[in-house]
Amino acid sequence: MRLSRRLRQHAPHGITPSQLSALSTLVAGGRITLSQLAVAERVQPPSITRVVDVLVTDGYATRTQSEEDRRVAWVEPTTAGRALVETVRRQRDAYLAQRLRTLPADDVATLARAAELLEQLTEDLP
Amino acid sequence: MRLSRRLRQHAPHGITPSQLSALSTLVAGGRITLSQLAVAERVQPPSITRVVDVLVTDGYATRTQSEEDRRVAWVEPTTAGRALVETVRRQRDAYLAQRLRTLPADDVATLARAAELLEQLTEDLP
DNA sequence: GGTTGCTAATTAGCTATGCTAAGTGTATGG
DNA sequence: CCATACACTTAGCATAGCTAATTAGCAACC
Repeated sequence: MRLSRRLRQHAPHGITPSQLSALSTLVAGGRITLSQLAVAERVQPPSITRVVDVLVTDGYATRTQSEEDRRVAWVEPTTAGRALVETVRRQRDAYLAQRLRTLPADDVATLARAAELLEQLTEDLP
Repeated sequence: MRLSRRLRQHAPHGITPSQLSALSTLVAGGRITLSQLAVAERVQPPSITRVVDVLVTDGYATRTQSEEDRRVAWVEPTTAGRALVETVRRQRDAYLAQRLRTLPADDVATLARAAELLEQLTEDLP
């Protein structure tokens, strides 16, 4: 809890953490359905509906009804959306680099390896 | 965001993550003031007031007005509060142990070291 | 070919958790 | 003794999640 609060304090302006997370997934994945996005974000469908609403309103993504199955909605990042993710990533890299510069190289390596391990652990159930 | 959502899904029943975090701090620290608790939890005073309200209502903590300075409120965990933290810690240990059992020992060591490093990094400003 | 059931997404409304601004009561220093 | 500072609370707002119920479209089965 304390760590996540600290990280949130460095959130970028103009976009909330949830929106940025969803947008990043979009940019990484290209065109995906709302359901797929909900699964990727580990969130229930109503939650992703609301997040995508904002992204579309703000011009960072588009929502298109599927041709084959008209229940399905495709979501896709716009150019502005891709640019925003890129910008934020650059800023975050700069911030992280500044913090990590104070650490010895092997500590940085430890953190990198730990990030991989956590990613793996959270992917498997339960 | 995704990692914190995943972790929240394993939250214990009957107490929310914020409440548990505050209660753990209480159990670790013994009797502290509301202000101190707010600082420890990296939260503004109004937020901690509300969390402590719930803890007191649920019988996990007591709030006592200070004798020396009547502006100050001391908060202290009850026996039930200490027991709850202990129970949750046990469950969490069991869950973590189960997950970590699948990893080689040096990976576990990496995670332990990374936890230390992150703790340190988040303690310093900004 | 119509009912029946499943699926995708949305709507409605709730909870939790943070915040700022303003209010209340208590200490304290000039 | 009064003004200022301090600890906490109250009030109200925003974000972000959830479940339950609804709408709309697809599929499948007599």
